[in-house]
Amino acid sequence: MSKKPITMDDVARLANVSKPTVSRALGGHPNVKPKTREKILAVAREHGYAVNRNAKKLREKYTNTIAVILDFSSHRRHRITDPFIFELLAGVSEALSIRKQDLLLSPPTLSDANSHRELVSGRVVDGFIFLGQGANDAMFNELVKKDVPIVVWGGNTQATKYCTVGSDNFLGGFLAGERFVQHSKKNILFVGNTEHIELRLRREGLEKALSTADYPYTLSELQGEDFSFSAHYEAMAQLLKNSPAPDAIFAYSDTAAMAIINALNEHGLEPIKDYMLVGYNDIAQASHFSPRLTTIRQDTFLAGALLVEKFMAVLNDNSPMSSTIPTDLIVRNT
Amino acid sequence: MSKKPITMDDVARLANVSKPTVSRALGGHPNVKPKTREKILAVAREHGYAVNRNAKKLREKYTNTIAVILDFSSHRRHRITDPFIFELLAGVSEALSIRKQDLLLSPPTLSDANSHRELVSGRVVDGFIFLGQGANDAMFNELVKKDVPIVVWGGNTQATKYCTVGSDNFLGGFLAGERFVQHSKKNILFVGNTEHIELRLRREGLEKALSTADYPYTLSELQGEDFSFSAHYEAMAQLLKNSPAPDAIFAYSDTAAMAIINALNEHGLEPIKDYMLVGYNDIAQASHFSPRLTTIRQDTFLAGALLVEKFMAVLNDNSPMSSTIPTDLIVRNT
DNA sequence: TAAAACAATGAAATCGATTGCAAAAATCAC
DNA sequence: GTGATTTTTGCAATCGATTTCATTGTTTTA
Repeated sequence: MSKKPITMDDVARLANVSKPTVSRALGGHPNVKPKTREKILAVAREHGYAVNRNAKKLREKYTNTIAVILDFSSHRRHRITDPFIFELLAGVSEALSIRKQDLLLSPPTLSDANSHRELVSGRVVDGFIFLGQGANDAMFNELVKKDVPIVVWGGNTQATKYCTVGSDNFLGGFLAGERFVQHSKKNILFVGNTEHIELRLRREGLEKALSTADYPYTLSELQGEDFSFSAHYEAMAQLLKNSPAPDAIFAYSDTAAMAIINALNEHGLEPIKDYMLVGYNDIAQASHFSPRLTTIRQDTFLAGALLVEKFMAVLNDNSPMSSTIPTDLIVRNT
Repeated sequence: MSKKPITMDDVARLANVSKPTVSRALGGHPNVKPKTREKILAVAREHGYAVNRNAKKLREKYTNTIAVILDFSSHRRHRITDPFIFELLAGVSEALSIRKQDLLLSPPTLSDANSHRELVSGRVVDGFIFLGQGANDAMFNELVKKDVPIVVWGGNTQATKYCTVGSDNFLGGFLAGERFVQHSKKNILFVGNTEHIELRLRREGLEKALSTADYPYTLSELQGEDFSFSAHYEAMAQLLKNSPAPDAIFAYSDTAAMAIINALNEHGLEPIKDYMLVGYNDIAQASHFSPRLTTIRQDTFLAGALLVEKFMAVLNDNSPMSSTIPTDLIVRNT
């Protein structure tokens, strides 16, 4: 650490060639005599030479680094509770490493478009992958207007100006609703904040399916104060005190579903027998909770791959279409 | 994105000063006339100027970027299942952002010391924070020998040559054992791989506490094939088939604990009545599982802060002592 | 008011790579 | 063996900042 690392000039001297030749040899340029290349590689390896990436990035157009932003803002002052976002992160990380791109995990920069743009004009990163759309629609549109390359995990509508990758939210909602109708559920509860595009779409899908029912039903809505377990637990407990218990629940995440089940549980209600519940995401914990959660699955590795693929397309100025990943209902014990 | 961003030279010209003056004004150097500084800042802001960080890093000694390595290697080909590691990541992320350090989330580089060192000599990062010690003790020692700044989340012994931050594993084990003895548990099961330093220490603590019992007891050990839910579920189910059920269990993580409880559950055993269980980490889910888990708490935000603090000390060549964070038993319904 | 002291600014070198262009070396054709 | 091609190689410019040192401008002091 203390002593200065060896430079390309040093390698050139040691291999009796010039700096540009070393650069070409290491960069895999075709016009280098095989024998020369070998000698250079040998010297480089022997002395543990590594290209100074800052010098390289200064000269080149791309930084090959992509900032990934978790939607911490929804979790401020709370412990991060939803493992789904991290499964997604793992998927993106994997996909980026395959493409030899570095992943800068960005702090929650207070949804400020300018500070994001500075990372790009400061050549820190080539652009952003946002894992979570939250209520930042306006900021995303602003970033696009400023020519900042972004891709967002979330839902999209006609009004969406940026590229998104997400589950087929409408279908997800529809599948849940279909299940409820099949079992003649009448008192349906939608858990989630429909200001989020994704959740609005899910609710629309849910409504579409419910509308096929040939019997009367009610549909109500519940939101937690924030995204924490306890907020949902309490909101549900409160609801059970004041209103008749729903016989079908569609929760926007498995994590929320768990909190809600706890509340139902303490209220003496049993899954299937008293209520039916569909969660969302199929996180690893979903099939190991008791009861095992019925939920909508999203393949996070595929999601990661797709997010990265779209991002690269954005970077190369082909405006890629937004797209969705397969979205399936996984029936378990709720 | 397409058009070239404005440079410091441009700002200098626009503000009618020279480049060095701009550099000093932006860098907060004292020897700049307030009026000049203001004008420069105004021009910079107006044109959305951002310092090219690669040029800056090329010139300066530090990159102000730290690589954080998740112990993906234990999860290869499996979905990431333990939220604890991510709570830890959130803690580190928070601490780094406070110090204005960038976080490079590194891909699982196959426990190869050289590839890690290249990131440092290539001036990509200043060093590493490893979240998870796994069986990489040898590699960590090698990195230290190569003067690569590292800090590791994990346990340490006399033989440990690198700086660690972790829970007080011996104490954690001791607290669990103490509880078991208080309730006169006789057939104790330790779940975890004692090749990991942390888990070895926990087991030692457990043994120490058990040795105070004034009655005979047995202590056995169980490991899953890997870190997944199902591996632990199956290992436990298998054990229950072949041996008498333990009346006390100490699991190395809450996640493993949940899988094990599921197996016990399906075997008709009930917590407290039939067995006592202590998990580890107190992840957000622990208090919302049913039954609510008794576990050993670790404060991940504090952990993050400490990891970063130690890292900075390592970077500045003061060899900081390894240290532990407060470690408490949280009693719930197991 | 001139000399000394200090504050503010600028010229030029530097960090360590990549790349366009020109020169040198190697290969080919006859 | 000579001239025409084609490969390889090297020179020098460039990317965009920071920093040392010298210089100019401004105060202070006697």
